[in-house]
Parts: sequence; C-alpha cells; structure tokens
Amino acid sequence: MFVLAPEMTSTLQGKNTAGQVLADQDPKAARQAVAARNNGRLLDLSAPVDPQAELTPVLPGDPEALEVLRHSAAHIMAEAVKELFPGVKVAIGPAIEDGFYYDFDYERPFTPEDLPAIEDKMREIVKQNASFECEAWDRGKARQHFADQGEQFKVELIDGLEAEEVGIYRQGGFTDLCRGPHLPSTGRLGAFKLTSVAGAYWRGDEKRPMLSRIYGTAFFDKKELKQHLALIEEAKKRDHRKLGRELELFSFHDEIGAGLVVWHPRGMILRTIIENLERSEHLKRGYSMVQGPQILKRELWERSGHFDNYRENMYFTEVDEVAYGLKPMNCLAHMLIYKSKLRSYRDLPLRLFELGLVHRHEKSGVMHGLTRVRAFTQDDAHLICRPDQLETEILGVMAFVTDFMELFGFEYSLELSTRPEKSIGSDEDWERATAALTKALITSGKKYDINEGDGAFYGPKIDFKLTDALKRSWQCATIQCDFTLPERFELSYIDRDGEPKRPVMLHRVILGSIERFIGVLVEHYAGAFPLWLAPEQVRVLTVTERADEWAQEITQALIDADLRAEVDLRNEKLGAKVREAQMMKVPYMVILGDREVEERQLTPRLRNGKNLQSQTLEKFINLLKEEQAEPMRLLRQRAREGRGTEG
RNA sequence: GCCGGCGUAGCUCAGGGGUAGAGCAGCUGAUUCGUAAUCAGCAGGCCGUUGGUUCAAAUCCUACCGCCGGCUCCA
Repeated sequence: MFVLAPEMTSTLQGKNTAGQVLADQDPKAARQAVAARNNGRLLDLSAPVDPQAELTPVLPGDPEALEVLRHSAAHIMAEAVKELFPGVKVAIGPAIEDGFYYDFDYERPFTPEDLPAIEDKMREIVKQNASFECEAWDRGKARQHFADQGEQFKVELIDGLEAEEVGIYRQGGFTDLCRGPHLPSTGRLGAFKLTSVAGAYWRGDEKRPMLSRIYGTAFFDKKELKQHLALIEEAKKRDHRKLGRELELFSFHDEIGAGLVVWHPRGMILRTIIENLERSEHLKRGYSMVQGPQILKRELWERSGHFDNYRENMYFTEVDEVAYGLKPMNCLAHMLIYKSKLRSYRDLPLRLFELGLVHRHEKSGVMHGLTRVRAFTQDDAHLICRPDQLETEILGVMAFVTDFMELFGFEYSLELSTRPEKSIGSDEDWERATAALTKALITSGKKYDINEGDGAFYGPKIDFKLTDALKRSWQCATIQCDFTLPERFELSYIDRDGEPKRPVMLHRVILGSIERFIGVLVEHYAGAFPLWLAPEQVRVLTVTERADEWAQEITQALIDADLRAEVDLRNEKLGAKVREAQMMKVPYMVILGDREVEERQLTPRLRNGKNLQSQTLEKFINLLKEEQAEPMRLLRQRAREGRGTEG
C-alpha cells in the first residue's frame, strides 16, 4: 500500500505532490501508480506538480512504468552491493531493453557466485520498504558529497552536467545522483532476478577502466518474470548455433580457426537457393554479375584509402616479394572494370553485382556463430551513375531491399549514418552525399533515425535494421554514397556535351552477409523453413519393406520434378522415422504402407502433425510445386509494381 | 583486444589428485511394425593444446587455442 512518507513532504516547496493530486482524482489509480505524467514529464509521486497541466498516473501496465521499476531495481542492487562489498565504487545503472544493470568498480570483478548473496540482500532492502526520496542539490554540494565518499565516477558525471542543481535520490542508506523518477518505495519492486555479470568499459570507452557490470531484470509480478525467463529459453532453443548443428547446416572447428564457417550439404543447398535467387533478381533489375580476385596488390589498397583507414581489419601476404592484401571489400575490382573502357553518359548507371567473399580481421572476442565471422559473402554491388541519377538509384535499392524483406517476412527500420572521425574525402563531397541520401529517404516517405558519426570511412550510409520473429534487430542492407573512390580512381564518363565528367558511386548490399542472413533466418523460422527454403522438402517413409519399391519410385519422381526429397527405408518403426523427420523439421513427410502401395497413392503428413488425404503422386507434386512457387510469384508481382511507380 | 565463465565419446552431460562413466547417436543381430524413440549385444576418449607442481594430474597452477555472456567494434 502506498502512503506518502511524512519526511518526504518536508523536501517539497509547499505544493501539492503528484501522489496527493492523484489521490484526489482517483484514489484507486493513485494507490497503483508508480509515478506520474505531468506536462510531458515523468515525475515521482512525491514531486510537486504543475497545476495548470494535466496529471495522469503511470500504472504498472505502461511501458514507462517498467522503466521506473527497473531503474529503481538498479538503485536497490547498488545499495545491496555497497553493503556487501565495502569500498566498491558505483558508476552508472540504467534501465535497459529487458532489464537493468549497474556498473561497479571493485578490487576484483564480480562473478556469478556473487549474485545469490546480492539478490538476498536486495530482498532485505525490498522488505524494509524504504521510500525513494528526491532532493535537488546544488552541484557544488553534490560534487563535494560524492568526492568525500571517493565516488570519482559520480564526480565525473556531475562535472559533465550543465545544470546548477542536480537530482539526488536516497533510499535507506544509499544516495545516488539520478534524474529519476523512481518507485515510491523499495517495497514496490515485485519480481526481479540478477542474470549475469560482465566487464564493461567506463563510458563505453576502450581506453578507460574496465568496470564490473551486473545485469538483472525486474517485473511487477512473478508471473511476468517467469514469462520473460521462458522467452529467453525459447530464444536459446532457436539459437542458430544450436540449430545449425542439429539441422546439419554448418559447423566451426578449432582446427580451422575462429570465425570461419564450414558449410555442410544441407546448409550449402540453403545458401545456393538464396544465392541463385539473388542472381536472378539482380539480373532482372538491371545489374551485371562480375567477380574479382581474393588478393589484390597492397598498392591498390593504398590508393583506395583502405590501407590507411581499414588496415587493422585486413590480412596481408606477400607474393614474389610484392605485398598483397586479402580483400575486405569488393569495390576495387569493380572500379577497374568500370575503367576498362571509355564510358558514355548513356552507359550509366552501371550496376555491378558480385557475391563476393571477403575476409575481415575481427577482434578475437567478437565472433558469434554466423552473425559475426571473419570470412563472409556479401551480396555486394556498386552502382556507378551520373549525379542526376543518384536519387533514383538509391530509391531503386530501397525498393529492392523492401521486396526481399517482405519475401522473408521481416520488418525493418532505417538509419542514416553520417561522417565518422576517421574518414577520407572533402567536406563538400560528404555534404553532397549526405544530402542525396537524405533526399531519397524523404522521397521514400519512410521514417528514419540519424546515427551521427557512424558512416563508412568513404561515405555516409543508410542502414536497414531488420527485426526478427523474436523482436531482435540485425544489420543487413546498407546503401553507402561515395564521391571519393571515383575521384581516387579517376573514373569518368563522356557527357552529352562531349566533356569528361566524374561519376558518383553507391556501394550497397541487400541481405548484407549471406552468412549472417542465414543465421538470422534460422532463428526467425526456428529452423522450420518454408517449403521453398527447406534443405529437405519431403521425406518418404515406409511402414514395412513391402513399400520400398513404391517409395523409391516416388522419391525419384520428386527429385525429377526438382524437389528435394529423401527416402527412409530403414528397418525402423514408423514412429521412429516420423520423429526423426520431425526433428529435422522437414515440411512434408510421405507415409507409405500396404494400403498406399495397393492403391498407388501416398499419404502426406505435414510438419504440424496433420495428415492430408491420401492422393496420387501427380497431385502431390502439383501441390508442392504451387506452394514452392508462391513466394516467388509475390516477389515478382511486387517488383513489377515497384518499377511502375518509379517510372 | 578487454572483463568474467567454460573446454571429458559424434551430441547432451556426470566425475574434481590414485589411472574414465551415463543417455542418445554409431555398428552388428533379431524384429516387418501405421504417424515424435522396438529389443539385445558391441564398439567408441592423448579428458582442447602446451609447459609446470606432485610419488601420482582429466582433476591444482602458467601460457596458448577455442567456445559462451558482456564491453568495444561491425556485414
């Protein structure tokens, strides 16, 4: 039950508090409220309100409520840690997407074994039900307070603030610099759990000290916490690294090296389906296929700027005493293809597409299954065009990306990334490039965020972040505008007026890395691929060996019809065969017993456990063919419509 | 690269100073069976690699390699 602690009112300036006003408006809501919304701001219930503006309660179902709860949980955790580990220094502790964390500096890093004791201490604090009290302190006083306690991180934070007054929150014996708002009291923290420990640099800067971070999550009630933990379990089941092994798609090997994928037959057929689709879709959209070599002379990388700006990510070697670099990007060969003959303004845009294998030296701690590797294949293209064609080309790529995202059932969001610190090219070129991307974004009418300083070293970019079935987001497509490489490689075309002009270039990928994309796809579909992508589309199962002959005939007919079918003639019970096909997530099984043999029919079983009516082989093949072709039909239809609107 | 955890059979995991274990998978045989595991037998390991401590190391310590969770970076 929520009651304003009497001492809290003493800090107020004689005004009505949010809690009191809410209690007058709606006593029931006031009791449940964790904070209040007033004048577009979130307030503590103990805070004075602007009487002119509307006041609404923040109730447990609201998204902001969870943030308040988790932020308060972080404070409670910090108090617990300070009590248990004297001398520990606190850094920052925000609420995050699905929980909270707090960073600490202690004589040793925390380990998972420390967590139960911290949780127990937190429960004690929750039981004490101390109120969260907010005070506004003069910055000098606050600075002195934290300096006296040796809390150098807090001091640094205060020094970075502009305001003359800073917010100070207290609960029990713990005082923290904080903007708030917080729960009325610690007792309102319903269900929480500390989940992991990790190292984290102070302010995310590699050059600054590494702190010890404790992650946790919190909810209003135990049921929600349980659901959340179940969701994490579900995500684990979908983990592409686990499914990749179980479904025999790919593997990694110590003996081969970190971040280097080995594709097994089932994974390779999946890749091939996607790559073949890419090839045909690119050809249909006016691209040409090309391919460059894996190693190119270092001198060329120096010329492009990669040696100066990307060296630490590259692998170098020597051939006959000449230095070579293994390609981390595909653009150089494409530049030379452009330069191989004189180009007319009529030839543009030139769209060069390459499924290019690139190698990048990633730091040892960052590899992650297929989503972060050291060798990967980009569905890369370079669009070399006249300046007046730039916007149309960008829009064309955006439409291409949209078509593919819809094909796989992904949502996505857009980000515009601007000039980074380490970069090449003139200010004017960066401005022109950024303006072109911005203009295309505006024309497209799509919403986008701006990511300052996150562009490639040679140009700004639009990134597409796709969201998978578990609401996680992944970088896939990117469009990068580049005025610099055409300059460095002295690309030109002869314009209408007979004068040589400098073209502009776009770097772009649609799926990004085929490896990463397949990793994301595996998790998105939980390994149960739609028919057109399934490595094995049909498995033919016999009840007894009397059906062997019919089974082999059917299997061959399916293969002849370009379907991916396998047959299980083993001396096993049908239940065992079904189970194995089910675990491999094969979309269709075909059951063959004496009945089917006699009638020259087959009984299809779907992945969801349902049987279809027994039917002829011809009918079954038609069914599969149609289901397989449907996504492609929709893709082509969308592509045609898209082209129409672009003119 | 940094912080923490981990590395035992193809897979999932037990064993934690006295010389290696289970289930599943594999192989062999029997069984001919109707929708998520038929039965029996057999075989399988330089306990990630390398140094060291010890009479003795899968077990304790060093360093490498790799994996997992984060940080930083990124397709």
